Amino acid sequence: MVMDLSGPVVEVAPTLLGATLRHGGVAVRITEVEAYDGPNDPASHAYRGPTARNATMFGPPGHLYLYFTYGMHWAANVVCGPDGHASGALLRAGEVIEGIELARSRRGRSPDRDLARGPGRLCQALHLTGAMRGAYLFGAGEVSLDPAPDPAPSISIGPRVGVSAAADRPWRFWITGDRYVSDYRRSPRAAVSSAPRR
DNA sequence: ACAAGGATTCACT
DNA sequence: GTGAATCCTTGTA
Repeated sequence: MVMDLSGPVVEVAPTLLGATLRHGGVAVRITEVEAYDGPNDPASHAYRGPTARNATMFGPPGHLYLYFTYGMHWAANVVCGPDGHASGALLRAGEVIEGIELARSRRGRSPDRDLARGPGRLCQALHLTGAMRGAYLFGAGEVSLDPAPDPAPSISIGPRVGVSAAADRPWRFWITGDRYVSDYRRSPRAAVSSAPRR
């Protein structure tokens, strides 16, 4: 089944919650995402126009935008919005629901709860790297995305994590009360007295 | 050509 | 809670 991801990213991103992403023998149920809205979003990698790295985001929705950061971590986005509008949803956390032994072996010594809780961890558990850049999620390729089962999960909304620009925008979405949601500190520049918890 | 910083994670105190 | 690891991408000269 093909998900329609061509709408505005802030509307489409939450619909990814509860969906299942498969790659490399592991399946993850997505529990947390963040929206990045290209030209309208100073925190987006696509804010300043197309480059070699972000080219995938300028294409049609339903593809994977992968980037390498901090010299050691991959992070995965699902490209959203109409073709040409460079927006995407960062997959921030999930629960491993298939291939958990494989995920454990990739993640080293790590509690099961943390196998895919965090953008870098999620990619490591699924073995997503630059080799999968631009992969289409709804075809017959190695990576696939299945929509969330009915009924849709209850969703919570809050500010994004780790961004140094536009940190106040409530563009982070997670499944209310879910145990498999990241709990990282916010950007120090974005300190707010009442940081939402899960 | 060069310098700065990053949509993070982990070990250690 | 703090800091290191580590290299790619980007802006500026």
